[in-house]
Amino acid sequence: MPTKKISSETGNASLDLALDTIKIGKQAIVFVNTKRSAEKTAEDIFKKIKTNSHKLEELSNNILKSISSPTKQCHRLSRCIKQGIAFHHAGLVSKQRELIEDSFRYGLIKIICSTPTLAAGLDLPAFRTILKDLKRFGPRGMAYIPVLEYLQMAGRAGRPKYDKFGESIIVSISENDKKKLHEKYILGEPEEIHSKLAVEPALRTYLLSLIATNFVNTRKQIIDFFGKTFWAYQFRDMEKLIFIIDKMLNLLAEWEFIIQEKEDFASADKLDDNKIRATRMGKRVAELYIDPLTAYFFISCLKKSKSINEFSFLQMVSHTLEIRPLLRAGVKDQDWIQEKIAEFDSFLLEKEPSIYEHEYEDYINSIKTASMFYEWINEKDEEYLLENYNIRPGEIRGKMDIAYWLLFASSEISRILNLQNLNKEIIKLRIRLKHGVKEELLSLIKIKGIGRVRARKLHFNRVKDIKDVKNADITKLIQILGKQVALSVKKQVGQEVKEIPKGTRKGQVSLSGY
DNA sequence: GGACGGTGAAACTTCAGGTTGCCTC
DNA sequence: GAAGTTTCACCGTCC
Repeated sequence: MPTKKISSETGNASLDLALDTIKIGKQAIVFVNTKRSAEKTAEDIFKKIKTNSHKLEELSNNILKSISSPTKQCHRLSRCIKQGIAFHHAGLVSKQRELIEDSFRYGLIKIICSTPTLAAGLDLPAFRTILKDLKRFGPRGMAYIPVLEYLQMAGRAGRPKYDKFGESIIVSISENDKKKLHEKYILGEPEEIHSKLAVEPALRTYLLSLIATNFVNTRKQIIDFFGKTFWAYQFRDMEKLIFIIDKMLNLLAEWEFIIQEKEDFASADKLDDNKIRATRMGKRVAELYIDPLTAYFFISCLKKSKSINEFSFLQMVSHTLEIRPLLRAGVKDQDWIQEKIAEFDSFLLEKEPSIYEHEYEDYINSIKTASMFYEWINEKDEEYLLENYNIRPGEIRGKMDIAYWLLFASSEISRILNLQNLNKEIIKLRIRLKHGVKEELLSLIKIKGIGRVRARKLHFNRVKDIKDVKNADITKLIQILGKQVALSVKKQVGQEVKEIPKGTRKGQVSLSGY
């Protein structure tokens, strides 16, 4: 096999490879196994480079501007970007990711240190991919990643338009390691693909939606349908498959999402032809596309609710399969989480399980996750959440999106259950969650161009609702919001300002003292 | 003698990501 | 499993 030597400048193979890539005028993606490692590797590389680029400077500023209150992470990224190096993982907000991906395509950014976020889906080729870690922490400790994933990452190397070939390099730590990696990944076969239907949450979700859309209406049709899927093809054992389908049907019936019209049990054939249809609730659950188990959980929580507050619903949506992975409660978290449980005891829709129960850990994690949401709707910023919950801006957005959707689902369920008062509260909470604001800012947030930061500024300056905005002097509004936004706000409340009074001071009123 | 600071070893902690889904001005 | 972080014992210095 031909070999190629690369000068060792740092004593660290990944760094040397990255620096060499820049030297030969190409680009590389370095794949690592943790977010922290992505950030550190990028920093290690940028410290070895000195470039001066106006464009990079500008990009670096835009990275910071992607978020209303930049976190430590954002500053770190913006420092790396100044030298044409970036890190990339799910903790970045989508705007930042976009900026990085685009400028890598233009060739402005030379190296991206990434977790597997960049491995699949995106068309982001580089001349070189440097695979630093092929082991990752999983349920059973550190384990080699699947060959399929390796192929995904390796496949990023080689840009059809620019290069005739690409290089994908695995970094090994010893001769022994090298042998092992070569055998497993270079010579090895990729794993078999498994049907996603094989897991119960997916199966019951699809089963319900097939029934709800009248695609299938009898047990026989259901079995016929699933018999033709990839799942059945792979599973082979049709009898066991029918057993699982029956189990799911019984569950859906028990939860009152479907009704099996039992006419005549005289023969098995007839049983097979009995009509199965979705109930009103079942139909809506199928439309909402949530796991029926989650829907059933929501129903039982909402039905038994007595006293409620925001935390009630936040904890409820934080304890679903959809929102996983939950924030993990560490040793240090245990005390304050217990205090939270005590504080919100009467509001919790789900009581604390015994410490010996299997579900205890999940429950504690759901409280931690709910607390994070709770802080968000009480206007704590991203930096605070990063420090106290170890959750990064991009992950906050991701979790928030799911919770927002789950809250919508629960408000719909409460509507069908005729629990109007709950429905009202959930809708309010949903808006608060979306914008991360206290209740008092709800009316201001309706104005286009006003988010949590500007709404708080307005409120601090005694502009507390639409009426106040109407009454407010344009000069004052400009001081608070800046000219463009102030004019747009006035326009939205039906007051077009043609002429701005002279002597309006430039700059904005700050929030100092708040 | 006691407060304080520095040091290094030991113990502890943490660890990827993605798909759909709903509504709406 | 490995890297980063916290804790803690230990020692020397200074007042």
